Amino acid sequence: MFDILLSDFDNSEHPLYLQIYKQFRDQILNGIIPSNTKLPSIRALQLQLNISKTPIETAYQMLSAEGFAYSKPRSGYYSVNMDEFNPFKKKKESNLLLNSFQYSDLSVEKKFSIDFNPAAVDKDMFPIRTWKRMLNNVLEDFSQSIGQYGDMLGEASLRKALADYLRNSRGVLCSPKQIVIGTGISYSISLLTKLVEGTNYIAFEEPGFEPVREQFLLNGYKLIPITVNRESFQFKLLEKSKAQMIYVTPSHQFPTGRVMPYAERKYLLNWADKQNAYIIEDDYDGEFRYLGQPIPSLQSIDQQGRVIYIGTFSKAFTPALRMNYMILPIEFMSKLQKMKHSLSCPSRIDQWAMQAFIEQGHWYRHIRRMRNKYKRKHHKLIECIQTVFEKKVEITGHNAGLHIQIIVKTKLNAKDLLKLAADKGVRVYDFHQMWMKPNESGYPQIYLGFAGISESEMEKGILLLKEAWGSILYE
Amino acid sequence: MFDILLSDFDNSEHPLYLQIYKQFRDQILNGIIPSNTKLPSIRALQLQLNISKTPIETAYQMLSAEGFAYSKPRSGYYSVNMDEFNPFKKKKESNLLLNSFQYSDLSVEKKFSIDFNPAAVDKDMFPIRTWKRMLNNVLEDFSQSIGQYGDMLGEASLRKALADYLRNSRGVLCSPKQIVIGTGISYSISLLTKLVEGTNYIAFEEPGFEPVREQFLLNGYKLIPITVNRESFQFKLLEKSKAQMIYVTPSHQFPTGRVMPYAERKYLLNWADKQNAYIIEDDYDGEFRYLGQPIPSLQSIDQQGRVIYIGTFSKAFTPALRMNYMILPIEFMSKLQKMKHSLSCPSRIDQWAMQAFIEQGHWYRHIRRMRNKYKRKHHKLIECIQTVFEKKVEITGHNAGLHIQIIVKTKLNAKDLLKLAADKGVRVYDFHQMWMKPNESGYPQIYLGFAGISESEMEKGILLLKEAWGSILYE
DNA sequence: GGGTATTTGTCCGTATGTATG
DNA sequence: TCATACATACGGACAAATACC
Repeated sequence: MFDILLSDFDNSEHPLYLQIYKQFRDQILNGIIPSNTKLPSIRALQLQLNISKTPIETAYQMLSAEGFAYSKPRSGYYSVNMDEFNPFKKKKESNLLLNSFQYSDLSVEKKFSIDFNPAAVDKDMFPIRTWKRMLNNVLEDFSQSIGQYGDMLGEASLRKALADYLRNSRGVLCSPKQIVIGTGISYSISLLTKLVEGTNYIAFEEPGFEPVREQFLLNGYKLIPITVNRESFQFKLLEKSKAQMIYVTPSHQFPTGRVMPYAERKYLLNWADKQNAYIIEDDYDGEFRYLGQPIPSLQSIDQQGRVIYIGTFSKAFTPALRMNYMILPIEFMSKLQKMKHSLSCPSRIDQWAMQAFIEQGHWYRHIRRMRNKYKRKHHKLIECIQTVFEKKVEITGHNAGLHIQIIVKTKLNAKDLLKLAADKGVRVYDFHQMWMKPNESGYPQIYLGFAGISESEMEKGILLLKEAWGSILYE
Repeated sequence: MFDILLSDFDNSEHPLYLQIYKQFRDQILNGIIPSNTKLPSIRALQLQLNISKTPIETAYQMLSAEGFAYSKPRSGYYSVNMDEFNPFKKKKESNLLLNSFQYSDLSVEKKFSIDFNPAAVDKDMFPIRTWKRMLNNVLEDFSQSIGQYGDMLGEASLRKALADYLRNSRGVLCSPKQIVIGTGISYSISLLTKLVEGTNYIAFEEPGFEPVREQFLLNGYKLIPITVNRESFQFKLLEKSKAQMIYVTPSHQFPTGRVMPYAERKYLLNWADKQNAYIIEDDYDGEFRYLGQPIPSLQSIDQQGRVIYIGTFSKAFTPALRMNYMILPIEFMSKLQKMKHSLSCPSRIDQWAMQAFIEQGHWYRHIRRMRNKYKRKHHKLIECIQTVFEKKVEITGHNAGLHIQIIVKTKLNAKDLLKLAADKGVRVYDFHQMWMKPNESGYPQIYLGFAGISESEMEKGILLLKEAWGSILYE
């Protein structure tokens, strides 16, 4: 009955046990061997095939482990029931897809010779040497802990180092307990929506940071747009609304660049206090102010624990690391502890390295270097634009941050301007996606990030922009 | 009126502009300077203080940027209204909290001298030297990209390397496009719930992996428990249910260790096909089978694109890296592309390093080394238990994976057993949290992970367990 | 129906060519 | 280069299940 095994046998290079395994598996799958049929005993097969028992034994064990057969000890191996199956066809599309795979990033980035990307940072400033040293050291020093999952809220030692840094340098008072290390703003927001109960309305800056807005939508929130422009923040809209939470970027509103005045900060805190609402303070580029000290953050003024503060390493260090942190009011801690197992946070190795980086004072020094560098770039960019465009564009929102907003005096719209710039190989941004309801009135607003490009590129870029737009500008 | 400025001035080391800024700010905040009052002109102050214009100008700009004052061009600077405020008090609790902060992980772990933690992996096997080399190399080679956010679905090059590896070694056919790199199973599940529309019922193994269950609950899903025991998987429950999705761990069911037979796999796929349902295949320790080849994964048998495959680097490499991946059916890709900006994924640096690690063949070799090491440990543990306990405990679910289940023949319950073991300094696990409805009938089931401890610790641990439990065991 | 011989799965020590470090 | 480890294959020992008398 099982003579079939003697066919295409032995002349291949495949190990015996695999050949045996496969032949039985296929025959069971194809119904050639009916269900619950006793397979030849190991020794019977041994004689028939004239080999040792071991390959047969191994094959049978595999069949059994994988559910094609079962063993009755001291009785025999039996096939299992799998009549209707007809498996092991290969999928069609896969190979096609493999070939058509696009290396999406590269192909897009290549098209522009100069990219005023507001999300990029200065690659030459990244402290490769120091960071390498940190990584190498922690891999040695923490090798005992590398086999285990760490605290899902973030390594205790990093949270401690961060709390110290925030207290000393940013005036933010918090316990390491309140800090949650995360993998990015989206992660933090997503986590937040799980922590806050019964809040379904979120007030959101208009325009505002779209990825965060999307995250709230994805988590079932309804948005209440609060208009932000150069002069004001529409509190009226907030008061009238059902919002129990608001997302703001006070230190440098994204994208307009507006700095929220102290009075408005106090107002917001009062509102949150009265309504028992929460304020999410996204201090994404709070490290970068070019005029004196940073403004006191909402978190540091807050007395009532209504502020959730979010900071990041993406701007001051590198976005490649994807590490950020969130400071939560104490009342969240117990709930957070309960759900800590369903969190995910960055590599422990990176966290240890960052801890060492901060503790050894590198972080503090790095920030100072970055601030100076960006201050120069910032100044240079504004100077460039003013020299080249004179009064034909207006620069706004430039007290801080890593990008500026310009208002271009033309009758064209932002999209047209982008296209003209792209034709010259320059990428600038209109951030239309930051608006819930795009507002086309007035002159178009264009955004330029200056962190990611060099001063010479910047100069070239602005000159190219002048070429691109020169003829369509008003005086 | 503003002579106050002349007080405590000049004898400090603080920069002039900050001293000026602070004095005005405080006076405005405290109401000493009423609202809408004209501040001294820049030149007037210059004369009064006998310094240059610059510090005063800077201070005024800061005050203006931060909303303490506003400028009327060609008229002067004016204070703003902020009567009622009394800020800059420090919060009370913070310092207390700082001191009481517990280094939670360490304090817990210290209590046990031997920990059969199923989540740990062998720390000595981590290829420190090679990984260092990878990190150092990519920090040099990719330094041009370090200033930018990468693809939020994961670096294209890593996804390519992974697809190649999966095809060659695991029989999993997929395009790099379908792969999403993530920061852990919770992240992947959370992402998944956002991708799948209209699915509110999820069938879940009972017992099953609790963190994932929690993640579904957090995302608003209702659970349908599907009982799993040594013999069977209760498909009847599945058929009757409204489930449109099911989460399974076929290669080594968590926690029972059961390997899902081929027939059941086909059944599941048929069910999913008929119901248009999705199967989430969590192949968390699929690399570790100790008998021949791995069983074909659901993903590789599936013809209809109903399987979502999730794999991880946490078991075979290190949980400290927190990197995993998910293979999605093609139909999800367009939706995924749309929400890619609200994702978060692991450090690009780690992704590049992992790509190099795979491409240079280290990954393949590493897996083999790990498999062998764990095979030996696995064998050793089972041998130990059998020698020490003879027939008093029964070992089940041990064809694969990094932990085993034992059934202890006693009238005590699992909790008691854990406590007795803990008294001897040994940590074992009852995984009660893996059950939705704890089932106390029958002998208690205890789980031992063997990946994280050495063979000698293992031996000691089992002997200590014998001491702890010896007197309460049945024959 | 009970004893005995045989069959059978299981476990183990060993040999050999090859790959790894 | 060489020692080692590993995958694969071999055959013996054992004890439980089965068949036979």
